[in-house]
Amino acid sequence: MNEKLFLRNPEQTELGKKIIQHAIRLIHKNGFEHFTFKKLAEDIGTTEAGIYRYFENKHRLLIYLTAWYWGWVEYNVVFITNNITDPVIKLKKVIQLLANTVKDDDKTLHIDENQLHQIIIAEGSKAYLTKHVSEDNKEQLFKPYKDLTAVIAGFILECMPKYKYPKSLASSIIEIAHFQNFFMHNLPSLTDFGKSKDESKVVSFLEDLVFANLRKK
Amino acid sequence: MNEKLFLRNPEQTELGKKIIQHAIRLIHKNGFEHFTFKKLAEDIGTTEAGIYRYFENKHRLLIYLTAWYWGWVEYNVVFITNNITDPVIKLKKVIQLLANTVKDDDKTLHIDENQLHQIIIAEGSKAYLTKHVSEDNKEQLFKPYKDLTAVIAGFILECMPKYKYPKSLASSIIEIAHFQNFFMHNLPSLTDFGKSKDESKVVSFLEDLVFANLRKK
DNA sequence: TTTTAAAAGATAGTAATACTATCATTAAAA
DNA sequence: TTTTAATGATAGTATTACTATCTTTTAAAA
Repeated sequence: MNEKLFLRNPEQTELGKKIIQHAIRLIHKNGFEHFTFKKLAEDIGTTEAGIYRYFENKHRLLIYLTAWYWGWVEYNVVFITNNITDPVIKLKKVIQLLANTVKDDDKTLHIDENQLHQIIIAEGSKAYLTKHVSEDNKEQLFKPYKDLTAVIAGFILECMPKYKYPKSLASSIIEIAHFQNFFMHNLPSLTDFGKSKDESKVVSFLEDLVFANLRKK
Repeated sequence: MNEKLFLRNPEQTELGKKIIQHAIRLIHKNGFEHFTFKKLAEDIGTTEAGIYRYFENKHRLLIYLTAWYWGWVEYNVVFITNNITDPVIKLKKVIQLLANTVKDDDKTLHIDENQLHQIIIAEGSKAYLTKHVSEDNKEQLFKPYKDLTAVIAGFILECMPKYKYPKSLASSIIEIAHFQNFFMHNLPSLTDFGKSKDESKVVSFLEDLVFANLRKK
């Protein structure tokens, strides 16, 4: 993890892990807008000042969570596509991973990956939709997201070496997977899956979209 | 405009129009997070209480701006596709409209459509990315966005009557047009247009994506 | 022209938020 | 055993996000 994502590494202390654990719980429960360091401190049983020793402010904590999440997704992408040679199957696996509910990972006791996934869907874009996005970007805070996009763009180029928009298609796959999920659950008339609320239909939509594009070439 | 979008209709008074005009200016300049009713009141030369008579809070004001914007876009979509019969050309016109810089509309003196367009790109999704999205949706606050999606979904079905995901494709076109523009300017490595920063390439990417999909059927 | 009612202005006040600072205590490493 | 890093406890400030009330202006109905 990039050192600039925090003031003190939360992975290295008990309090740090509690901050992450309870931050995920509270943001998932009340939303990022109603999340404050005071409430977080009360939830943990520490003080506000204690949290500020780890993170400059709640926005930085959100960026940390998104960075952790995208790093974890990239790890999973590499893992599930590891011994697959067919790039089309690789891409399908990626789409399934991005658009499906996440199962809790036992390797990280303090992080509830399923809740974190839902947080990223509903709050993730707020990490970069700010006036200081360029400065944050210079500090490499969004590197895990960009790395994942690059990996997926690589798979797209393997499928279709002459395709002109691999990076844009990659970032679009990631974004569509998330906001179609959000729309399906919250603004259903913006999707074709509002009634069933079936995540596998988001997968079908994305596969259809991506492979129509690739096959054509 | 839906009555529930405001406490007092800003279009009907001088102060109301000034609130909209200066809100656009300030949000565009400082971003939604740093925008407060106090600063807005100072900018206009009125008091905070005056603003609260028009809008419950700044989030409602943002929803109002998005509703106005999507209503305006839908009006333009209907206008530019009015006497076109070929649905493919209609869809292309829509993509161009969504993905290109907006020219200021002389009909609304107090609204800078170009600035508003940039606000919607950077802040628009915050209008619905909240814990109270379902309640807001019940009050029909997102109707203009949903109506526009329905119009575009209609064009998609005209192109390809058997396509299974017209609404999801429509909302995806709208969203992609905006976040690819944002990425191009702020996180360029997530796109293939980072160097040129040429909006017409977003149009090409979207046309490519959509029509590969439609032609296939 | 007067009346009256709606809108705007002026001022005050509150609870919560987003911090910063300081000092004491505890735990672990040298 | 010393020292230093981490945590806890407490206090304080500027800003934000409101609510309330009262007065003045404006504009339309009587």
